[in-house]
Amino acid sequence: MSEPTPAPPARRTRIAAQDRRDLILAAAARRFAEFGFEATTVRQLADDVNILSGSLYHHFATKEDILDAIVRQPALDQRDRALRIAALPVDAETRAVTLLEADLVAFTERQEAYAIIFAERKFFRRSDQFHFVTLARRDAFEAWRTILRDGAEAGQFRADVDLYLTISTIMRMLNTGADWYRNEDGSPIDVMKSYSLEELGNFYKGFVLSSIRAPGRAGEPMPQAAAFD
Amino acid sequence: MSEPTPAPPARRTRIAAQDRRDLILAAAARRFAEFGFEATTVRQLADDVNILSGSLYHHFATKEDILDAIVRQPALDQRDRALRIAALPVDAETRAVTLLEADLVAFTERQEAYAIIFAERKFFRRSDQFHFVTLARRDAFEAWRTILRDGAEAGQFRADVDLYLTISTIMRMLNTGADWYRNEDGSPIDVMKSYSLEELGNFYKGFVLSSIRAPGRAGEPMPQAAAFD
DNA sequence: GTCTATAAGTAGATAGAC
DNA sequence: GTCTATCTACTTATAGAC
Repeated sequence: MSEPTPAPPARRTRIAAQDRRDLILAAAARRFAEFGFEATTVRQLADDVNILSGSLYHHFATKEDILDAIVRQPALDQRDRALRIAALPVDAETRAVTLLEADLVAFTERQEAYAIIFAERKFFRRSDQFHFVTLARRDAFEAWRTILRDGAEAGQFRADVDLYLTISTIMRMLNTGADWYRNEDGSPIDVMKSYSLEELGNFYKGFVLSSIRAPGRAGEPMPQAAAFD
Repeated sequence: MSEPTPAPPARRTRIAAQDRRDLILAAAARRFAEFGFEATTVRQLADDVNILSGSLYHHFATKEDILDAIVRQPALDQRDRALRIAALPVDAETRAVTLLEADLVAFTERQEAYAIIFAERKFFRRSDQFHFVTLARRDAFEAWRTILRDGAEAGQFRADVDLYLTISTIMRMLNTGADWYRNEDGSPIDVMKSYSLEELGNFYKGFVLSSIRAPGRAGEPMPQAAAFD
């Protein structure tokens, strides 16, 4: 006769693979964003989640695969956002405001991933595995170009807007701004002022629109962002 | 009797310490700007100037000392420029345009050093040896604050300009812009358009002034930069 | 799923010959 | 002023016990 079924052993210290994997990703995102991908060691990541460095390779085959898991979806999301918003059947200024706001929200909500995507862009550019990041950023750039060109043709924006300078400036402003927003960029303030996402959005929208709007349109109200998904 | 003074031996392969030191600094500036300080190895620097890594330590005591020699003067120069221009006895808008143009020229002429200063700012912030860089950037920020505050009080700039957001945005825009200007930031253009320094200056001045000028001043001519040294 | 143990390579830096 | 040779520490990654 068999014994009565024993109570399941206490497994308080046993952590499921998926949980551990998520913990590793969270630790890696934090360190990659703060110190950079190459400056971070797998031992540090293992220490962060209280395992030894060798055990980390049960969850990921390489250090690059950890980075891949962090940046892939956000990079593709950035491209998709830009393409979909650029194709909306609304006027160009509304699309510009919508895209700016959508990016700002995404950059803030997934600040670490997007800080990494921006900071490691030179690394991505010379990597085959991460070529998709460069391509996604390129598509986002082209979506902005569509919007600005449409706005200039429709008379909403100045006809002499330099597309390349303007877009690269906007993208760098938003990317580095999101990094600053949650990292407090060592900036020279005595009292750390805290901004709401809405304040930030209004600031950036005003900054951009004031420089690209056609003469005489300065006083017009800022358009509401459109729904895009 | 002594021999006639011999002709000095041919020393074509002998390189003076100062020359070698300069070559090392040039190679290091290039690599630090392109790949980052921590991602660059002393062996790479030695290879670049055709010596072995051990010989590099005849010229510099540590890898950090190489970085120090590259960024110290540019960082101090940035602070001095900002402080002197902020104190000029001219109106605030002229000072803003002067400082913007002076920084843009410096960032372009010493692009590698300033790209390093910006890209490694988190490294500098946790280093005692490089604390002076953080302090210099802080002083430059305060100089901008003086200028913008003066302009708002004089009615040249909008009264509701958010000083912190505006200054941090301007500084990030100029810093990353200088990096892009000579590095072609992997940007998504088919035909690489080349900008003159004057075109860049006019773009950035317009971008900034259009967003901070008091309502109704949009059409006024852009002031000429003042002399400051 | 994590451990122990370690391989194979590279990092920054040093000592002393020439 | 550069080389040879090397040290110590640390890197990513692997093999196999538990």
